[in-house]
Amino acid sequence: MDFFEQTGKVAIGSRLRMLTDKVTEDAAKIYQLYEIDMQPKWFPVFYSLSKGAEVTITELAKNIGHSHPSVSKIISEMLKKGYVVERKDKLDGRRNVISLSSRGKEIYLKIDNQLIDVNAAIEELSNQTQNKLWEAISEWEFLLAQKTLLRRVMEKKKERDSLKVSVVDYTPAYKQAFRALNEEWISTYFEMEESDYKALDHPQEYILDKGGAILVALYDGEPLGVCALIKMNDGEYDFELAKMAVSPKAQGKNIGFILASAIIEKAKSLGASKIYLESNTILKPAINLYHKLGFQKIAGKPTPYARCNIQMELIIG
Amino acid sequence: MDFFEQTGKVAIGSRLRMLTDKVTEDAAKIYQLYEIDMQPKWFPVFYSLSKGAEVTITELAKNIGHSHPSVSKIISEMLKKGYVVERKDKLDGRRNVISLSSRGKEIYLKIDNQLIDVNAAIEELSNQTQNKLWEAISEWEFLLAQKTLLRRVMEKKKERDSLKVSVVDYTPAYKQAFRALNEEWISTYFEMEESDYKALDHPQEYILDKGGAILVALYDGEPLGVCALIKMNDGEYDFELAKMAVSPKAQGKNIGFILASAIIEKAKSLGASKIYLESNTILKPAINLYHKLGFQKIAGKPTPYARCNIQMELIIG
DNA sequence: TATATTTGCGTAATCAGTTACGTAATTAGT
DNA sequence: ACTAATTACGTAACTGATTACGCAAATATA
Repeated sequence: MDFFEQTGKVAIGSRLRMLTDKVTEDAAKIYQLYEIDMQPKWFPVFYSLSKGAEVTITELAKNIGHSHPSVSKIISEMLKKGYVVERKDKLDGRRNVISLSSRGKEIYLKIDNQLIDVNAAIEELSNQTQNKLWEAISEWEFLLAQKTLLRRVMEKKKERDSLKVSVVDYTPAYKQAFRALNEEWISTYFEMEESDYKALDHPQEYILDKGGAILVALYDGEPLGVCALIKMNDGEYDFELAKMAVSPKAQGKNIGFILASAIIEKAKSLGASKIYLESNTILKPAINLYHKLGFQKIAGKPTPYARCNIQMELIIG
Repeated sequence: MDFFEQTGKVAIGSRLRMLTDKVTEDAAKIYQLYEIDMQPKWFPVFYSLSKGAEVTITELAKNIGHSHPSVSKIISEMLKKGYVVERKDKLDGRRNVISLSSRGKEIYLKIDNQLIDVNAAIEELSNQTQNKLWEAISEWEFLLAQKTLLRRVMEKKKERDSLKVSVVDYTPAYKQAFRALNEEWISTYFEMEESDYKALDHPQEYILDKGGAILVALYDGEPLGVCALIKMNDGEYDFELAKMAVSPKAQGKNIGFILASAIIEKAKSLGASKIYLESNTILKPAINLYHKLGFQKIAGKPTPYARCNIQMELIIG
């Protein structure tokens, strides 16, 4: 298909379907050629039963990788043809135990010759190709089982998005964003508190002038994330990581990670050796992020925030 | 899938379908990830229209390799979303001319990033495989276009069947078969004539004793084909190839070809340099066979058979 | 110029799978 | 021992494709 050479590999799904259709269409004709009254879709079930064992619907489904309703339907069609017999399990009344009837076994013997020829034909076809389809499918199945295509695409997206994210130092131009981004998540999950207003309305006075820092993450020039380092004077910690906020619009763009990494670097450059933070366990993604960055949970410490139920620290190595 | 390693490549259709399903399932989720309100099946149509040209339903269908009703349905869905506009062709009232709406173009721009990521993901996946799926599909498409799977299997069947066919010299044990096989086809297409009875009832006297020969094709020991060489005394031809009959039961087993080839060999071994035959053009498979073996049509010659309307000869080189 | 054939395309039915859902039987948890 | 959860599996509805069919418009043919 010329078309697919144009679209590129994004259309691999469509292309696979077309090939699948072409192959299964011929499969039906091949059964006709051998005068075997059978449908291609029955084959996996037939094959599974050919070993002679009695199997339940669900076992069959698992075996051949179909859903159970699919097998259920196939079995009822095969029953009509008299190729299988069913039997209720006496020990477990839910189970429908299936096996090949003598008629079914007969048919399966007839199929034998066909299998030989089909195999030979495919083998010959395969020998004319550089790239082995069968093995390629096998490899794809394996790789997709390890990591789905969706997951792989998500990673690529994150990678590309990261490139568009830049982190810059706070300037008064971002005062509005600093407040809005924080207020957004705080008022979603909690209530704004006294200490919030102080810091958010006067970042210069309450954070920067006291020796702290604020970083802003820009995506396509738009400020979508903010984070502050607040100077602490308790003798143990140098800074508190606080007022971290990322817009929900920026979900999945890795901004949180980039921003937090940058703020840790900033702390390091300011000579910090220990950073403190407060959060709440209902903010799971945030906690995960802190954990990923090396923060460890610590025991309680007095805090002005009602919403805080977890405290963490990072020792800068 | 372990299952497919057991069944062998006959199940390649099933296996292809499973992979296809897995891939397209993720495709839908990928559109969601990029917050694009679009279905994977629309992609080929979208892509075709993205060049900006106005295209009819049928053109689209040919382009992307779908049936036209499929495209028709896709377009009506895309119309509902406002991604395309349709317009009746003024010069040809049957044609429904489709193009992307501005909304559709917008969406297509949004897709761009996604395409980049998906391509990158597939490329990366592909790099981890020994056998390239994309290229393998391409090769299969090419080879199947040249000769379908059905055709390939038919050839293999013929090959295998040929091995079961043996050709032996006539003995009185085959007298019954010689008559029955010939009567079967003659009375199906024509009427039995005087000369038929003579030869069929007395092969020893009318054929063998006069220096002719009869061969019998056995399939699994059963006589399913017969053919005779009748000595001619007209100075030009050595033998007439006649009384060739193959049971309809033996269709597709290549018996005709094997038998005729054997009888030509026999003629050669009897020192013949020119063979003659009479037939009728309604027996197309027979005429084709003779042609394949090198027989050429010749001009009329007197014949005792009413059913004869074509005469052929083979010059043995 | 009238009639037959071909073409474009929409609708309906079908197909091989799926998910959603309901029911009955079994097993687990307290 | 009784309720809750799980399991087996059948039915129904949906999905993305197909073929079959029919109508109307255009084109070819006599």
